Amino acid sequence: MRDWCSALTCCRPAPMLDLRHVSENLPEVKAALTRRGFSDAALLDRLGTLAEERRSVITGVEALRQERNEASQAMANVADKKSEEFQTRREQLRTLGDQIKQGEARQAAVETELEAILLNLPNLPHPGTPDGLTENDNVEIRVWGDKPSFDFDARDHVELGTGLDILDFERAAKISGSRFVVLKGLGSRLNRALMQFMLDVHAAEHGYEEVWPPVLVKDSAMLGTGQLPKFAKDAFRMAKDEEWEAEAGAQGHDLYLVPTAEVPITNLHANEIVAGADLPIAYTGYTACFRSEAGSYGKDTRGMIRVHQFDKVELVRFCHPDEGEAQLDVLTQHAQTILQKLGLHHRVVQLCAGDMGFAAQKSYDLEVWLPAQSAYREISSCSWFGDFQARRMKARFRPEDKGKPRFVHTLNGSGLAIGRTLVAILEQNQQADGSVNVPEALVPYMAGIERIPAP
RNA sequence: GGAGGAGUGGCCGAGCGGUCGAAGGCGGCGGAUUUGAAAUCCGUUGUAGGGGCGACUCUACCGGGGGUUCGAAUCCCUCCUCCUCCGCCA
Repeated sequence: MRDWCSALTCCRPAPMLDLRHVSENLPEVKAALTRRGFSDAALLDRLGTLAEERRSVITGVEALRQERNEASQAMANVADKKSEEFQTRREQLRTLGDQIKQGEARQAAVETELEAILLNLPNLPHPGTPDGLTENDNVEIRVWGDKPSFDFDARDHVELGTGLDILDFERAAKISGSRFVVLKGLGSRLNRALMQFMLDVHAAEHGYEEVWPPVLVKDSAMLGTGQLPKFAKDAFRMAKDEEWEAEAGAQGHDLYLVPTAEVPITNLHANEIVAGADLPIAYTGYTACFRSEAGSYGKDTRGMIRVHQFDKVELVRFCHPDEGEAQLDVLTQHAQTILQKLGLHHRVVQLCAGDMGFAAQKSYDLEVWLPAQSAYREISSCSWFGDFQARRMKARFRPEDKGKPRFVHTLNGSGLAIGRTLVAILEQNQQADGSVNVPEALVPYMAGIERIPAP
């Protein structure tokens, strides 16, 4: 609770799901949330009760305020402010003021509880999102390329990278602990080439505006995209030095290391009203990403598949509500283009309702083939959030035909996760002698180097 | 880190504790003029939450929060943000 309330006071976010929509369509909302495995019916009933109370409290308070306003007006027009009548009236109005304060306090309490509930409800799955609760229910949409075949036993990226002396897990552990990696030599170079390549393709060929955002963000930004309040444990937060703050009389914001560039880039338009004619807006940006991986103990402990710090190029789009679904296809294709240009075998799956992220209403994952694991692994997740994020961060547009501001729709996707792309290149392009071929598209970014040679 | 200054509607910018949702300008929209456009003139133009079938009406919002007061954009406290100068620093 305390984690995000300061954000509430500094950016005044609207609740995520529309209160009116939820409270007036409780059965439908319950059904939709059940589809993604959320089935706390009691919580939703509580929300309904609170919504009703909120309405009656507001009506009451506003009537009292109207009375006060009218009385104050009359007071202003009294010529003799010292008259006994004026003094008496003043006493009466003082009581009225106290009643208003009581009503306001009740309203605040009700709204605080409502907000807490709403902020913790996930987005409703889009009708186009298939049923299912786990990744086993995801739907394969299309497959690109063929599985590479080897006439030797395929090595995994750890063996390959260590052998080539381009990945160093032991020294990373010495410096930073488990789940970190040091890239060396051509490994570092390859990482840098991938970042450059991806940004170039998206900026020059796909029309995205390139941005380089901060990687430390306020809690209000994390709240806007949906990482907070529910998933605070997944992010790294800057330690606040209470002693120092007391001494300096300062009280800074909580700052979080971004788990994805989605957070700073999507929040670029928080609390803004953009011109409808400017939509769609598209940004691409690189950031390092930081994740605590709380709760994933024992999962992917080997190698750089799941690490605390990794690099990623992100795609973010803002669009008109009518275009959201089509924009998701566009964005997904943009991400897929990178894998195609790199010649990496992969597939596209649509996530079922239960496997989607908290804020998403429809998602596609790009899964790249890892021969050593003999499995497809997520390398990009492309999602359409409807107005879920926009509502939380108050990102709106003014329709071209005049009219009231409306919430934009937001989308994002990895374009791509650089670390996992590097893993896929090592594993899919490995040669019998342990060397690795550099994808043709990357050669210009590698100063002409076509192969990472075996030692 | 030290010393100052400032935060008002889409933007700029006025505003004696009551008649201020807030002058004026820009921008936007509608209209007049024009072959059309520019220019000019007239009008109009915030967001959100309640109530009413509805024309409509009420309430809140002048960076956030709190306080004083019958009454706060205006007074007090506090926090945040931005700017200027000095210092330090990649």
